[in-house]
Amino acid sequence: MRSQTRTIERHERILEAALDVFTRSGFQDAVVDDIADAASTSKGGLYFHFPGKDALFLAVLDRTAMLLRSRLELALAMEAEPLARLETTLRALLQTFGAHRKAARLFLIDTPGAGPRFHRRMMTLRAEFTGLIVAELENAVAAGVIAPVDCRVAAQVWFGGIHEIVSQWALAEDPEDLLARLPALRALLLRSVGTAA
Amino acid sequence: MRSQTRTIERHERILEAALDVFTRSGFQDAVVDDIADAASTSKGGLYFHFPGKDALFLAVLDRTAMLLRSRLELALAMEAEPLARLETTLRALLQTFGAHRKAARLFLIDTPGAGPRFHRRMMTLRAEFTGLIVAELENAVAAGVIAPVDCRVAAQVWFGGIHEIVSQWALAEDPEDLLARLPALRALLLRSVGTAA
Amino acid sequence: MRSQTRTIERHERILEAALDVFTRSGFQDAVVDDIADAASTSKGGLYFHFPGKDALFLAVLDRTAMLLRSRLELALAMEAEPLARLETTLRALLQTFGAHRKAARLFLIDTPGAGPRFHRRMMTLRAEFTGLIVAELENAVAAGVIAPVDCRVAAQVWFGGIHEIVSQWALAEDPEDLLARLPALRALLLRSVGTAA
Amino acid sequence: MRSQTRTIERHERILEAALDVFTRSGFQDAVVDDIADAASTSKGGLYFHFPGKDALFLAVLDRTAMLLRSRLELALAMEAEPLARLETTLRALLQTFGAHRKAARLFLIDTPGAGPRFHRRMMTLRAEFTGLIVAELENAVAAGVIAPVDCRVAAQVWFGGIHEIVSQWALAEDPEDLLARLPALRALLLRSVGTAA
DNA sequence: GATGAATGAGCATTCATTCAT
DNA sequence: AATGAATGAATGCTCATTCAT
Repeated sequence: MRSQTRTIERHERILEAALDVFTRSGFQDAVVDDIADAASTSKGGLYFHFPGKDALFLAVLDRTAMLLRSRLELALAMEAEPLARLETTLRALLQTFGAHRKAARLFLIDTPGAGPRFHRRMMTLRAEFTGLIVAELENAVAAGVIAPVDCRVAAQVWFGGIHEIVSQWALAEDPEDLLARLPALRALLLRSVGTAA
Repeated sequence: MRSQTRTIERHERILEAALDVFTRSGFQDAVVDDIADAASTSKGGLYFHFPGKDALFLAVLDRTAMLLRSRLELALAMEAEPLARLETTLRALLQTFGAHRKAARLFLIDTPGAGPRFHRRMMTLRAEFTGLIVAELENAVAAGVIAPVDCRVAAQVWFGGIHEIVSQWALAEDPEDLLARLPALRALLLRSVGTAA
Repeated sequence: MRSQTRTIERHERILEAALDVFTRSGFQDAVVDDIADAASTSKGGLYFHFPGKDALFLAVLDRTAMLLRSRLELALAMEAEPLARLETTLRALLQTFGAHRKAARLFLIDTPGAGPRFHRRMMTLRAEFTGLIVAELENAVAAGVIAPVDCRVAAQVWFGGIHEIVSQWALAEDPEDLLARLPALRALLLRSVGTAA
Repeated sequence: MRSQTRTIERHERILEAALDVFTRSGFQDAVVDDIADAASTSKGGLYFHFPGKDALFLAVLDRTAMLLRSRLELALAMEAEPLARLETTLRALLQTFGAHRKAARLFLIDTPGAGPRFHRRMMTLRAEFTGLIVAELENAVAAGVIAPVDCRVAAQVWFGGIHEIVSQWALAEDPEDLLARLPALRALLLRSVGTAA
């Protein structure tokens, strides 16, 4: 009941604090004590909720992936047109990352650097999102609205392009609006699969 | 001198060992002792050649960038045709990374994860290579062989696409030949800037 | 009352669980959580019944001593003959330890290792049991059935001999019956005080 | 050369300090920092010489066993007579422990309490010393100077008796001379194997 | 009486860096 | 130039104990 709620709140607060500290310092330089402080709890309290620093990082990572996933699903729910779905996927990714700079840093920058023992999970998550793009591309190919490209490679290029643009923005000292890059990026990517924007 | 030679050899051996250990364990988990061992020297010897772990990492990074740079220059030296130069740039990058998997890991995966204090240098290096692509793209636009695209964004997409493909390959357990991806990638990227391959 | 009963049961269950965990892990490595789990209660519940880990250990120790004491009293109740009482003491100790391996471990092995702050209590308990043996020996000396030995030292040798034999058995991976050692031990100890077995 | 010597000295100083701290606080309550301080070195220095607290404890234990062993060998070197060897064994043990109270505490009291993961080594060491006694007893039996007893059990009784007497002395607040117990103990133990002292 | 979330002092261990030899 | 012993600050994690519910 009440305690349920409080436990979940605490859980959530720790994840929030961890996202903050991890993206500020990187995984290795992030200190568990700092995360606990940022979550207004004690180190012991943190370890009650998460078995260790690694697990905490993975939990934050999964939570970030979940956020991204749900945003994408929400945005795509209203689109049926293959080309529109492709454009929506692109816009939704930029919008979501643009609204969650820390999530972007965690997902795109900190996770590779967290060390080899996180690579597998990172690969899995990337494969998941690349897979979404692959599906949309195949969809569009089947509908004949784009050229019959190698969807796997195309999706990697799309993801890579987004990755690079978002990364630069996430690391910039004084970042402008990420969505400002959308038109040029959309033109490039759509043209890359044989459609004039 | 003889000692000159020996010093340079030692210097080189340490860099080689560092590349090895850094890419195997990531920057943070790499232990200076291990690097010294791998270089068949002592910790003290290592510290004679490099002021510290950070500087050593940057030295390896610069050495890797130098390798990449020289390979690109070599490959481009023989090309005059704007479109050919673009294709060559692409092929040379895949070839070089394909022949130096550890360099690829270091450059694309380990450096972001090395921590925020390396981000600036990483940004600089990436800007350099993106800049090369920008130059080639502007060259091609000026020659009228590709569409008048936003070369900055286009270069980021090119770099991002390459980054993603090489990263996946560099992290794969059982990687096939990286150059196998070249045709599809070239088709995508050239089409993205308005040229049919 | 019903609750009375339940409380006592819980109390008992905790002591039983504590004996188990203490003898499995040693005092220091035994974790209060594990004891609570083994007793099918919560940590808070355990702390309702016992003020702390130290007190719990002492309670288990006292309970074990009590067991030993009562078994000895029971066995000796039927014996009047000094020599028979000595033999009975010996047999009763081996029988009791043999039937309660965990008690043996706790009493003879874990308690010394529980740390200096338990030494006093340990000494007291050992003195008590050595005292029982002293009494029987003096009894026998007075009756003239054994030689006029230094009963204090003799009791220590008796206790030490039993201690060693029981310890080895308690720590053995695959222990045989402890009583198998009785004849040889009895012969030795009786002869040590001047009586042919 | 010089550094060899200094390294060995440091090594030795750490072992000495560890013996001190372990016997003062018990294994678990002994703090590595304290040992380092007591050895006038740093924690890091300690860890350069020993891989961990466990290993350090075992090293101290082995060193103590070595001391005991060499004292016994020395004392027995001059004795040929089976009975004299038995008596010498007994006296040497009491003398050595009497002169090294900390060694006695470590060997007889702290080691059992150091936790189950040390039990095996402890058993091995005890078996070694019991084995020495067994050999002497068998020797004496063969020579016909003591009764044909079960030498294994007899040795355990001897070791146990010594153990008990030394333990009491090692734990006493104000211990008298351990050798004062020798005559009574010798009488008891010799009589236990069928010889009048 | 019981629960289990929370606390926080305590601790073993790591490791980049220094420096006497 | 090179060695490796020594340093000590830093940090992840444990766990006995408390207490609001």
